[in-house]
Order: sequence, then structure tokens, then C-alpha cells
Amino acid sequence: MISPVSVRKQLLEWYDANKRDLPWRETSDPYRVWLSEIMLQQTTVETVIPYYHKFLSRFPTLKSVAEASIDDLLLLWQGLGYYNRIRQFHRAAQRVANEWGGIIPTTKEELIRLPGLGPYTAGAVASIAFGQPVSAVDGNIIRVLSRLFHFTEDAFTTQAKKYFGEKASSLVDPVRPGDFNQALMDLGSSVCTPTRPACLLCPLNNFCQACRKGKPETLPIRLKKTVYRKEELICLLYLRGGKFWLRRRRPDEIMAGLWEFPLRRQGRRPYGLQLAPVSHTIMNRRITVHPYKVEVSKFAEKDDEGRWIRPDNLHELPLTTITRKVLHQYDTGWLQDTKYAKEGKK
DNA sequence: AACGCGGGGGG
DNA sequence: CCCCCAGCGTT
Repeated sequence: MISPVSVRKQLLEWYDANKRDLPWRETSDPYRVWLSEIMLQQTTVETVIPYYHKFLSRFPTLKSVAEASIDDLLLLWQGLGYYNRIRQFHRAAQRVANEWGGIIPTTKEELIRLPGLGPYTAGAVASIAFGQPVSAVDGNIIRVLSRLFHFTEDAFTTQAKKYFGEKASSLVDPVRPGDFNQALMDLGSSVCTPTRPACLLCPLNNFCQACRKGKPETLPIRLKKTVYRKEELICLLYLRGGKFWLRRRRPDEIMAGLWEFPLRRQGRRPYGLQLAPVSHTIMNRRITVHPYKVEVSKFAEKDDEGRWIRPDNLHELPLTTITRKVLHQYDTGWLQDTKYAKEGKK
């Protein structure tokens, strides 16, 4: 049997010696902890750090978020992905202002009722910012626990998540719950890694049943496989008088509210100059974008959602990542070089 | 329970 | 290049 008292002691000792220095660990401000946990959903630490600093310098308090416009918030979120996160965070900030008198609730049960906070994020904020002894099971912790308890079934079903939630709740340190949860996550990201876990360095290797049996890297098990599709799109750069044509993505589209160069599926190509493809992933679809430069008179009236935007104003609009990449290539002249290289090959 | 939602990175 | 990673809301 695994003794919670021993696990806590070993894990927290390891954490005190090996914890990562992360910006959101330098504060006890619940707003900052909350913001960081929203940004960290499905997103790596390295990606989040610059967004975290930029966001806080513009919106230092939850009140400033509640009073902000969604366009200003989207601008700081551009490139981070999962744009519904910032919409939900905006709504949650307004609800805290209106229903909680501006004070963030402190329990997991209350937090989970706010938009954008599920079992993980509510547990993380409650334990890290408010010292509540509750679990916060993310993907890293599923991996650690599936190995610790040698869980050989599919680890991503509803029942399995319930199992890990119960295990985590009984393990969590009642004195330092936030540190305990973050220690499990740090362990998962730096020692108990997906493909080559460093069991020799693991503070829990004495307890770990998968380590004892010898094949920890085979856990956790995921039975449902992702299906990948490939699409090719044409990205159109309509130019006239130093201005670009942009369209705003509708609320019902992915990346809603962001601006982009108009896209067309491959097929009937407009005549024009082929430039370089931009590779990009939208969830399980690999998108290759071929930017074109075309005569504006032929297409200008086609899309009444679009508007003429001065290049000077581009930086004030939340742009899709594809658009930012194409724009960067356009600004740096990289497209021109590529064009000649491609023509030379033919 | 299944699906939609981005972007980064490893092999 | 192909594939992996993984919280929350909606259906």
C-alpha cells in the first residue's frame, strides 16, 4: 500500500529543492494565479510566460479585465489559441464583480460554477491561491498517478478521471495543498515524462508500481486515437494603395473575432503570383496556406464582411496566427526570395 | 460519451 | 513530415 504521509513528505522535499521558477509562483494574488491557470490550459509554460507578462502589464487587476472590451482582451490573446478561454475569463471577471462584490470565491465548489473553470482549474486556484486541500488533476498528474498506481486501463475515460480524482484527493497534503499539486505537475513535466521517465531521479520511485514492474513509459494508456486530416487553403493578399483586405471571422467560426486575410479552399485559384506555403495546425487538421497576391479589382466586392484596413492599424487588430506569419513574411521580404527560388526550380 | 477548439514541439 | 499533447463547453 502507498502511504499518503510518506508520499507527501518525499514529494514536497523534492519540490522544495527542484521547483521551477515561474512568474505566477512569485505572487499570492489569486487573480494572477487564476489567469496563469487559464493560460496554461492546453498550453506549454514556455508559450505562456510572455503572454502572462504582457497581459498583466495591460490588465493588472481582475476589475480591469471585467471593465475591458473583448476586442482589447483578444488582442493580448492573439496567437495563444483556444480563444473561448479569454471570452469565458471576461464573463467570469464580470460575474465576480457583480455577484461577489469583486472578491474571488475561495472554494472549489464555488469556483467551478464560474465560466471557464472546470474540475482542474477550480482545484488549482482553490489549492494554490487559497490553500484549500483539494485535488487538481491535469494531464501531467494523470500520467504520474497512472504509473504510481499501475493503472492499466484507458486513463482518459470518465471513470478513470474519477478514479484519479479520488486518488489525488486522498494524497493531497492538507498543510501545503497548492505546493503538493504543483509538485505533482512539476514531477510530471520534468521527471515522470511521457516517453523517457527518469525514475532514478524520482522522489516517488520507492512507491511507484509501474517503475517497479519496469515499463513506466507504457502508461498512461489512451485507447482512442486522434484522426488527422490535411487541408490546403489559399490565402489571398488583396493589395491596393498600400492597404490590405482583411475579414473578421464570424462568431460561429473557429478563432471567432480574429482578423485574417481571406482564405479559400484549394481548387479554383485566382490568377496571381504564387508565394510560399505556410504550414499550420488547427487541432487535428494540418493546414498548408498558400499566399497569393492578386489584382484587387477582381475580388474587392466579393465579401461584405471584409473591410479595408491600413497596414499601420494591423497591430491593433487581433490577427490569426496564419495571418501573422504571412504578414511577417511579407514585411521581411521572405516571400519575394521564395518566389524566385520556386520559379527557378521549374 | 463524443466532439470542437490552436499552437508548439518531438521523433 | 507525421504525430503527440490535453481542460472546458457544447451537443
